[in-house]
Amino acid sequence: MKLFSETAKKKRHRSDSIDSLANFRQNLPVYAYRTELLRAIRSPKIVLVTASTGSGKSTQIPAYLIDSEHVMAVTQPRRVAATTLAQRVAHEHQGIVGHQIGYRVRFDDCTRSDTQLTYVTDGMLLREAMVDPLLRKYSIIFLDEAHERSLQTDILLGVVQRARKSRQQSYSRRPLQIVVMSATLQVQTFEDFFGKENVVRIEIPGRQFPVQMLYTSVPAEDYMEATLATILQIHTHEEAGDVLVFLPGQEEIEDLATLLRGNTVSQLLANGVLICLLYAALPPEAQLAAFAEKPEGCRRKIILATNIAETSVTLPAIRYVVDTGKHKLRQILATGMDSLTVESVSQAQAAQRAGRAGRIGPGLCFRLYTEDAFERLDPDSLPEILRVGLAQVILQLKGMGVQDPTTFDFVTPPDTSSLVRAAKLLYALGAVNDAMELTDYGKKLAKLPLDPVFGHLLLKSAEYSCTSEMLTAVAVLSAENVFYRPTTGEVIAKAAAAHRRFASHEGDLPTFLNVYQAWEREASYHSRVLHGEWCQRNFVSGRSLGRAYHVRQQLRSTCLRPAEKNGLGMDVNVTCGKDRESFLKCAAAGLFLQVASRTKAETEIDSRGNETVSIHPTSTMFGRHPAPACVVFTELVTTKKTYIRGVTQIREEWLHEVAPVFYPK
DNA sequence: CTCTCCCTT
Repeated sequence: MKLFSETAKKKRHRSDSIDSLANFRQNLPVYAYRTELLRAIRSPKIVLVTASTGSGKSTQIPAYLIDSEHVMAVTQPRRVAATTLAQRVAHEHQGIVGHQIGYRVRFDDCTRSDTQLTYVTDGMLLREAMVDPLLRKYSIIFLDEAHERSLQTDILLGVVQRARKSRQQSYSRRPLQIVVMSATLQVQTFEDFFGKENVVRIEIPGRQFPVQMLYTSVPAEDYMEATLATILQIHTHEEAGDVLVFLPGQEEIEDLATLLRGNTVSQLLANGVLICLLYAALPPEAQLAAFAEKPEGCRRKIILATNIAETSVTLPAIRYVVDTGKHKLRQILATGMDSLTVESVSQAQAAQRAGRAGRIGPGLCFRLYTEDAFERLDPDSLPEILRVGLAQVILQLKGMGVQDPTTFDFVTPPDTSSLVRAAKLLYALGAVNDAMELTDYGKKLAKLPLDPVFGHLLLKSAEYSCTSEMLTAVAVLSAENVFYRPTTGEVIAKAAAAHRRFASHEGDLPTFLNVYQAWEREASYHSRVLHGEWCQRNFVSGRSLGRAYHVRQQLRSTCLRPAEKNGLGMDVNVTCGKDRESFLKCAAAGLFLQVASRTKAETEIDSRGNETVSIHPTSTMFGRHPAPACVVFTELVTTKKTYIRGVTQIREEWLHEVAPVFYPK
């Protein structure tokens, strides 16, 4: 099978030689726009900078204003971007990161009181806005990667706009300048948001090598088969160069890897081909191969990746991209149900994927769909704010003094039904009163960097004397992917056996406690290296548990800090010890809105909306006969079936005791 | 009989 009749136009551009640092900076596309940029930033108008990859916008533009009177923040959607950009800019200015130029991300503050330019995550700046909604510390805020339309960036756009207007109204205050940096496609959205008369647009060309697009002539019926055929075609007909393949998820990646390593195919590929896998849940040591130099004798690397390779990580030396045009998308449906399904990507996303082939030289992108199909794709991806539950966002906004979220200036306003659903949840938790005003309890919840339901679970622990245990449970829940589950090979059984040793018959929350406590014991007895071995042997993610550890420390300190110092003044060491019933009752009290009970079929479970759901196969409660009579769960999501995850057994009669308003009688 | 990715003083 050969899907692509056209082959590469054999033309090679010479890549740039390495310049000195000063030359390097002056040769960046953005340098030619220096004067224009500075004039725009000093003007009273908001600046919209559009530039694609390789222009140097994120490192250079803020740095042009270093040594001025300005105090600046540059926001990034991802932690790694914030930290590495700060390090690079500090280096380019012969400085040490954390002095004049620094970064601030969760768990890691690398700034001083006199830091002039701080790279931050958008979430971090949002937290700062909860303390000071006018963001008085800053005179310029750069919102980078705004075209990604992440939830946090979108909210921040409204928050900085609000701060700017409010500071304009008072002459005594320093004005706030806003610079939005985005890829070209979304610029109209931002111009509409701020108003055409209020903005200056500056367009900077990127510096990317050309990428030639190839489409299939007929629609590929099976994208797995099409992917396999295309990889073989590239390997046999195209010259040297690494291949990056975009697939929807772990399952497809591992299946394809098995096919590629299979006898027939590996003979076709011949020797010297290295298959690398790349998805977020893959252990770091298994991810390394994708980033490392090719080993001796290896002629071509084929990387099978999820959309992690779209924006989150940069892979060196990619010359060929194979795009299935598919990704997994999580979204809330009109019914309020969460779904996670394979969907087509947008044109903007397809362009981003193709661009990964043009970083070192001219590239080729094999799209496993017709050009016609491409034209029919949505131009832009759906902004995250339209796809997720908004309870936490509404809580944050109320914490900033936005009483009525419908009056908030959203870049794209969410549906009223979505706002209503979030408001109902906050009301049920007691975070807002009948007038939809934040209650004292709501103010407490807003202090916790957690989903309000998990915050509620944690705060309830004081009543059930299990705060130490709940701190651990919500920390592990926030970390995700604690158990590593390979999907192919003989390790499946090994992993399952290892996981079984942590399993509690009471359900997933107690199981999380078991694995965290075992890991922590190991950490105090052994060196880091042994600790890593312990994780590998038990198929648990050291990375996730490490994250859970940091989250737990942070939550613990917020809970411990007295109320007058913006904390919650709780006794964080209170523990239920061997008394599991207190812990399970607390789970019931915290998750009282997420209850399911056994139906007559005895294998399936009926959730509160009288809808039949199944226990997710990753749950320790999966496959129990008979199914538990009554459970609470942390997550409800539809894939091929509707599943509940984070399942914990409770007694139905507890419900009246723990949530009498909702379970009268 | 199986979840894409990211983030929070």
